[in-house]
Amino acid sequence: MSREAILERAVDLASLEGLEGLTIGRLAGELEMSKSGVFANFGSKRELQLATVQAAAERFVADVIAPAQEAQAGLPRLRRYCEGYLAHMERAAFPGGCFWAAASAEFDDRPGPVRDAVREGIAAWLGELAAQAREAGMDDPEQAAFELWAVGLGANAYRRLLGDEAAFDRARRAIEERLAE
Amino acid sequence: MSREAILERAVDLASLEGLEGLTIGRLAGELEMSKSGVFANFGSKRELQLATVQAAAERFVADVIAPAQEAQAGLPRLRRYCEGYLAHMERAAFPGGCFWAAASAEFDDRPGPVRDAVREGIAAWLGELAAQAREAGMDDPEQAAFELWAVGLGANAYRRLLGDEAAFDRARRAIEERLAE
DNA sequence: CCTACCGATCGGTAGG
DNA sequence: CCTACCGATCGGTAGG
Repeated sequence: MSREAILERAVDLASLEGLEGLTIGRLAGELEMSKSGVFANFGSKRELQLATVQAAAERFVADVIAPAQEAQAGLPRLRRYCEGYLAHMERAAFPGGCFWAAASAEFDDRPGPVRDAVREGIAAWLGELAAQAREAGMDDPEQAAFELWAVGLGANAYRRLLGDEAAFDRARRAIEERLAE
Repeated sequence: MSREAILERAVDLASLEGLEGLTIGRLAGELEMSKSGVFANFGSKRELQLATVQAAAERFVADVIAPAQEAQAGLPRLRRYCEGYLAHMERAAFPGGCFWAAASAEFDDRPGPVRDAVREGIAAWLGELAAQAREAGMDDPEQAAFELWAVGLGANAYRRLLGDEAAFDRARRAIEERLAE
């Protein structure tokens, strides 16, 4: 079993159970491996968590960021980012809902390398949104990035907790109005 | 040690460690009680979790909802709700950040009574926001409630994960623009 | 409210 | 990659 294949399952499991609930024993059970077989690939639970965050970032880049590079920098790419971001969550790219929403809520008060890795992933995404907002000539790109990101976070929580698929329509409407300004 | 005093600590601990990370042993340690002494007050971990959600709801009502009843129904009360909501998170009414943001991310994919209780608390808050938006004459009160709530959720995450206190200024600016429409 | 205990599971190690 | 094990902690119980 390759490290890559293990991490595929680790990301899915972490989106469901959290990065702390991602236990080596449970992951081993799902992969039909021994605990120590999984353990040996990482050396510690912390390294498993860090590798899982990295794998989730790669999935997000492949799914959302890379395809949007076809669009022109500025407003067109910003729209593609928002569409990709919502579509990514809507089709449940992670079975437990957005990995990043779950990971940031879980680790925002646990200082250490895992928290730092989660923060860097989210900061990179906010930075991408702000860069395109700046390119589009918006007067406060960081403000726009914050608002667009918050709407996505809200849609994920609204759908997952309330079971209301209208969450994404609401998010699209909010984003449309924000970008039409 | 009264049940109420135990629940005070339970809410704080849950905001830091999550409702699953709120273990009976750890809570007992902080209260300098025996595990079974804490346990006997609730009968099961699930009952402790449910009582903790209830206590968090009471804290939110006392802190945010009740004071806003002084304001006139409609836009004035809606503004007070938003101000109270942000101030509640900004001064860290829960030491681990907004209890509800953490609890919804943790339980959104764990069916059962705890999830139901979290959902009901959040649905009640969204309903309050929508009711005032309707009273204020807004044309899609649920949409407004969704957007205002999402901005608060975003501000909590932005501040806690990125350590940026500007999160709340950004949230206030976004809410101001939304309500000025 | 307490001590003392149960089986299960945790992260991690020894040795192969 | 495996079996077998470690001490710690989990939710929960017995008995007082």
